[in-house]
Amino acid sequence: MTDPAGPGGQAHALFARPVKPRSIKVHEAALDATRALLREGGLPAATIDAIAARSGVSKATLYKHWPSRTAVAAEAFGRDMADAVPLPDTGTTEGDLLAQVRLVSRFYASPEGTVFSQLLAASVTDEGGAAYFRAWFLASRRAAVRTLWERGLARGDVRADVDVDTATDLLFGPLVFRLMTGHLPLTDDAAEAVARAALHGLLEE
Amino acid sequence: MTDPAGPGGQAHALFARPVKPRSIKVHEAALDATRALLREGGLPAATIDAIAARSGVSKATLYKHWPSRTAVAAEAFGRDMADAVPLPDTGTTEGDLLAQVRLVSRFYASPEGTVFSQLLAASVTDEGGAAYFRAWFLASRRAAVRTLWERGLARGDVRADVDVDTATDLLFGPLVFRLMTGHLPLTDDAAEAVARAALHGLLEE
Amino acid sequence: MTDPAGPGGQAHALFARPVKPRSIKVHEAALDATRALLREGGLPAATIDAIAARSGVSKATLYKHWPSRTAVAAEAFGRDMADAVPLPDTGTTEGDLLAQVRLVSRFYASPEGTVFSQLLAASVTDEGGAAYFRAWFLASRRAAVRTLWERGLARGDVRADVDVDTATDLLFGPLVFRLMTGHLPLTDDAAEAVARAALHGLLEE
Amino acid sequence: MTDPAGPGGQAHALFARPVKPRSIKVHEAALDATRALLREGGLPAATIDAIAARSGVSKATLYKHWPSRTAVAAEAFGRDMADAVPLPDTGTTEGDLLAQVRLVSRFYASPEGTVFSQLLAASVTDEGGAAYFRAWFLASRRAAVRTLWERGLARGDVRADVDVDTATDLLFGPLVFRLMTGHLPLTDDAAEAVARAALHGLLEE
DNA sequence: GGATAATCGAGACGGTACGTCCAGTCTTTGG
DNA sequence: CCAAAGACTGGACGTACCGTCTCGATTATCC
Repeated sequence: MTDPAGPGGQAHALFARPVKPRSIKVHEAALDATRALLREGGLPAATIDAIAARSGVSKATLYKHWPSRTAVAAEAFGRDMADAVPLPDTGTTEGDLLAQVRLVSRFYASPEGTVFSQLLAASVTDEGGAAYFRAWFLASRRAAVRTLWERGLARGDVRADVDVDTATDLLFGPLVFRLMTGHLPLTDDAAEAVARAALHGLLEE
Repeated sequence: MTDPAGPGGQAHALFARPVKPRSIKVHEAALDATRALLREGGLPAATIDAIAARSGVSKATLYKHWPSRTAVAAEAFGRDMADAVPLPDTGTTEGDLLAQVRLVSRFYASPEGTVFSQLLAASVTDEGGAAYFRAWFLASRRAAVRTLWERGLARGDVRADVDVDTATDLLFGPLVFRLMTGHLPLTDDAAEAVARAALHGLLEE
Repeated sequence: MTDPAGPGGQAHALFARPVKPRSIKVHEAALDATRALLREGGLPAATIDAIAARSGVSKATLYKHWPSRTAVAAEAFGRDMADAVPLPDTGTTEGDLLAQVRLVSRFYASPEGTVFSQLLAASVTDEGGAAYFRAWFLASRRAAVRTLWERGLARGDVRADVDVDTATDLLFGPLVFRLMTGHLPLTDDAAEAVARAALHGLLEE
Repeated sequence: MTDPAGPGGQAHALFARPVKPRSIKVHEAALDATRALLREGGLPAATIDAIAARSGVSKATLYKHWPSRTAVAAEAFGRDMADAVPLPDTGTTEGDLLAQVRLVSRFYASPEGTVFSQLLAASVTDEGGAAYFRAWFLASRRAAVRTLWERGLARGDVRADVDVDTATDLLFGPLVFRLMTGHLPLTDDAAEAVARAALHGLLEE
């Protein structure tokens, strides 16, 4: 109930038994409805009642499959976005990372980015939902960056003494910061400025 | 009513007339109560009803002074934190920035950091509150970094082609990212790793 | 403050001093605004705030002139209706009383009748307002009937052993009953049936 | 939701399905609490919040069962009064009607009569509540008079050309009028005077 | 003719109740 | 036996209006 397995695994309730076809149908129906609601009105529209009404899955059943409404939304959103941002391959490490930052920035600036920020916000006060969000969305994103990073490491282009997590946070944290606070817009130029600064450092050498 | 003035100014209602003492008393009482509630139970505890009950200020009046509960909390929090993080002065630009990142990281990791993340989360779905949060909290924080940054510029230590906003986001965005998602802890070591990476860049020179 | 003088006298506050012209202006302005509000939205529209806003008379002043909003409305309504129903003179006592009942029935069925019922309803939980309603509206209506009744007495047409109050209540109480409960419509036919029954009695002679 | 069924039927929500015991329990609990509140402080005491607090039924549920607080109170009051006024049987039609008027007058003069007037007043500005009041209280009272009236008709004691509704309004309208306006007291003598006048007519024969 | 004191407009304020919304739990019934 | 249906509690929301209050500005009579 509290251990989301993520894309590579299985959602918690599914292990209880050797796969009940009805459970799967129900699970998918709920996610489909949630996806639609997220598209139409963002996270605020994806209330438990709305999901139940639209999917035909009862509220009680929803709570058997997920710990909270945020969790449902996180899983639905994560699936939707699974392959939304393809890995860039520009030939150079710097180009790849720059391209990735630009893509993610555009994603954040899109309607889906709004949902992303709403889910991130909801995760703050809903640890159960946060776990699902990490498992179904963030993990795959970080994995993508890890691939790029390791490609750069193999080429000797990036500092070997920098952790991949640190690198990821440095490249995308600033975008998230802007997205959440709204103090500055998420333009391509801004994304590029941030990426360049991250890649080359803030200090004069 | 919708234009939070921030620390340097006055909250909206106070301009209407040549200062109504009652308004000021009420305003302060509400903020005091809110501060206490935030300390005790974080943002979730600072409901409008609770603020009204504890402060003796009626709900209707609260809504005349602020557009939403997030806004009250943001102003209360901003005042509380006004001078919580003193500017470091280590003698070197790198030392100052490193120290500042470490201080902010510790702040985020503290109970106040939790409130910060809750306010940031609430800002996502409450534009009125977000304005207050920016005006009463974020602005002063960014101003502090700006001071350090300009000090570094004067010394010729930092890249002149990097915007101060970009620099700020790069240094603190990663911390915010970790705070919000909880995917990684906010330790001193992590803060230092992020800061060093930001200062020296991710790429091999 | 609690003793409405009625049409023949003066409202309470006016006695305090040898007539302040401003008081009179204020009084009239409030009543004018209230009349307009009653016409537009009935008693529910005549809130103290609305009266104050429309008349330019402050709320505090309103409460110096009247004990409650119902009282203001009652006085405004009473003045408006002062000469709305002229005394019939058909030549016969029965004709006069029948005509009067018909006129009053039509009045109750009109928009003003709605306001009447609202005032009557408000009087139930507002004794201060009730006094004004009786003084400024009901009294003059009862006086009119008294005139007819005494005319009938002089002619020897009506039972001398029946009190004028009893007669008044008998003729108009049924109409008020219908107006308040809405269980039956207030048509001319119904009014006539009631009046005839009242005049000739329910029992076979 | 808007069609009160009255004593002979069932409140709206109960038809949805073949009897939900929970609904019934909740319904009764709300009515019990309301009855108690009415007894203690009349209609003003029977606020939705108070009913919810005392009965343990949540406000949301109350609004699912009744359209307004007046409706709850009307149903509670109607049940309470269901058999409060037994039908008189004096042997003569005139005696029965006189007795009934006297009983009703005493009822109006009692604390319950105050509640009655408050409900009637509330019905004026609350059509939803009015329907409940008519269905749960007024209807049964009118039915009682109808019985007496028909008894009189069978005996040939009462005018056959007078409608039972007209007769009812004529006998009780005056009492209601006095109750609502308070211009005259509701004594036994007054009741008798009114009843005699109604039975024998106002005009000299 | 200026001082004195009531009177007023403006509107902030506490208080009470409203009616609504949603989360999450629990009960009943049908397949 | 599981799931749909949906009733239910609990708690917060934001609004409306009441009647009281404080504040200055404005008279208008009296000295």
